[in-house]
Amino acid sequence: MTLKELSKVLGLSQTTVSRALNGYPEVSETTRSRVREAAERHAYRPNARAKGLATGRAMAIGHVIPQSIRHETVNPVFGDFIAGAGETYARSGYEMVLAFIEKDESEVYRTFKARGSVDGIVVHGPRLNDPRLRQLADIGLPFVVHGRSSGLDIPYSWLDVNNRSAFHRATRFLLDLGHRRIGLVNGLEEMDFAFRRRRGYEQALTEHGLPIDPALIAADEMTEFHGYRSARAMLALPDPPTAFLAASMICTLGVRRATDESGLVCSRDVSIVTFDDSLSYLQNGQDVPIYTATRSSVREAGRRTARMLIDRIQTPDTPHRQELLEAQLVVGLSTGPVPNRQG
Amino acid sequence: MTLKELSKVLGLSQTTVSRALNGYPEVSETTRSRVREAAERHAYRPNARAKGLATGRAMAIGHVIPQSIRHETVNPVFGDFIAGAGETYARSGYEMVLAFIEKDESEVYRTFKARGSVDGIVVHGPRLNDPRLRQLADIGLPFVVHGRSSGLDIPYSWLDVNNRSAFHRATRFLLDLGHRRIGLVNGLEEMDFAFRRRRGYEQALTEHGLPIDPALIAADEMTEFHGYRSARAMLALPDPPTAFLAASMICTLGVRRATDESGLVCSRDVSIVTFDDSLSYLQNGQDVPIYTATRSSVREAGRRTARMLIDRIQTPDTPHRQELLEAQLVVGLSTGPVPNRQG
DNA sequence: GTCGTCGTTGAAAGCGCTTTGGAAGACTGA
DNA sequence: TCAGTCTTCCAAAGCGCTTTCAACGACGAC
Repeated sequence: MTLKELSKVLGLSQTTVSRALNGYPEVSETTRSRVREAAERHAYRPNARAKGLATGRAMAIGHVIPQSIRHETVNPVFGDFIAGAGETYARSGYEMVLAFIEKDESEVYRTFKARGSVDGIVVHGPRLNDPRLRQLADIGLPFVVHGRSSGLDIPYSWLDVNNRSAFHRATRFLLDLGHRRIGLVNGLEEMDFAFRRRRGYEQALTEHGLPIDPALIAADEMTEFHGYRSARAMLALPDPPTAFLAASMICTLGVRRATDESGLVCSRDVSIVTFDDSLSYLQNGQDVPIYTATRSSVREAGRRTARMLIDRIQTPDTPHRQELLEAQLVVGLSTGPVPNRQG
Repeated sequence: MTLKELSKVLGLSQTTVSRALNGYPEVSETTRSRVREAAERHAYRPNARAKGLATGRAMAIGHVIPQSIRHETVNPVFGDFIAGAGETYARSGYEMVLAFIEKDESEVYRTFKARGSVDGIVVHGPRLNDPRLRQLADIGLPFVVHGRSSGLDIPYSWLDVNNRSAFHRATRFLLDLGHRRIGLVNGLEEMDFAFRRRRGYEQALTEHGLPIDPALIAADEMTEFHGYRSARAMLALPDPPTAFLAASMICTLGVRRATDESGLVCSRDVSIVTFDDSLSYLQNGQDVPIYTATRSSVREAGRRTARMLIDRIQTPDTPHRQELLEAQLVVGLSTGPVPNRQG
């Protein structure tokens, strides 16, 4: 059922039918409802490609997922993020197109733009001084970044968790409990979020007059194994940490495996604080949090990022917007005062 | 840069340029290379919508993700699956469009079909006698199912892991170690894969002449908490299990948390076997598997499912294809002979 | 009665591509 | 020389929609 057929059925012109369905005012209410009713009855759906060709808008938004540097790791938070974004898109009539790529990301952007497949892009996993953002700005494709890019001086829209303050708070929390040797199991520090988290951690230590020990900082892709290996290595140090700060629930599972293996009891012998993205399949306890955590829902971030991008697409000339979400500190069962080693 | 402009630059007609770029034979090699070179130089990319409108093909494939019944759980394996599928799409020039939906899935199918947004669909999470498959067949949209739907008698293409045999093997493995009380921490049994897994488990028990104890079977969404709660409940039974069979790594983490809490040492006091989807961010150990597992890469499944669908779209009249992947049993550190309770 | 205005509808152009149905030129063989 | 092939190219229609421009009737004002 096409517009043409539908208009023939109704004895109207395509123009009028199109106007009636798209809510233009120059159409009488009686014909409009007649048209609406007929469209409903014949299950008419405008062809997306034809509409896109005519309007110049794709009604689609692209998410470009780089195959990560090593291990072809699919970020476990990614599923929740796009689920949130997807909710917003669905409500606004947008489709979500995903591109998994291996090599040249800017090539994909250029192609998206030239082929007109999408109206805008969500940028994932920004790095320090990320070249992609400048490329996107040059290409002229609207975009919003999930995260930020330190060291980049062009204006752009972003939504980020305050990673620095989250890790600052978490570290201070451990310091207040008396911990002085705190292991940081971080993500790859070329990633902006990991860089900021480390800054928060270091800032808290410095404020307490404590030195920064490189042996207590491990950065890698946030897998379970990274958590395990890093924690185990730190626990083998002559002066091992009494607490760990982990960058994700997945990492934390590895840290926990290492501490368990060492026969340490969590919260008594060793404290663990994690960053919790509120993943739907990996909740931090039902009522009482298992782990003390700085928490921020990545799904909600997806919802809001999508909203920002749609707004940008619809009103491109408004100034760039930024949204900084504060993570919430929830105290769980994984932390306790520093153990008395001499005791 | 449009076809029109490019053809003007070259002093050729749109027809010839189009043919040259799309590899039609009626064009001399000299003009073809001239055209190719110019297209490259001007970074010409055909407009996807216009092309789609003219050809009737969208060069896009839809993945419809139902917001799960409860907890709005995003299946953690989903990310790896679509990453695999995405690889295949990228190589074949297809785009991937995702739809997250809350309510009527068949409505989305109909809309996809009517609007022509996609050429085919991958169906996720099939249930027993799933009505969606019949709907899709009626609508006439090519599709391939990741999984199967027991009790459905129409022909369709699918790719599935042999869940029954995987759990049959895993159960038998535990039985061979002397375990007689084996807890099954399953997914929701309205899901076809969970149903089949249970069948494999029960079949192995029955073959050994053992009864099936409903108290040792728990089915729910495959979260960490499900694993924890179910295992804890089973361990509190008068005659607790000496082994667990868990439906995913995520569940297993919960099971492990419960056994740890009970002071049980894994593989000595209690054995755990899991189903391992080879998730990139949650690997089952680096060299030696931590958990004994039946393993099958969901990413590889994504790659192959995508391939099947593309083939189906390109040659719709071929008979339906089915692909049954056998999971591999890997023996890890989480299993051992049944403990001697009296000892 | 005429004119301008308002409210409502339509014809047709155009979005950027593919593809049908020729057509021009080059080349054969008689 | 000419009819009959190929080879190589093109004009134009068409995909299904939006949107510009124009038209038409009704109406009130003069």
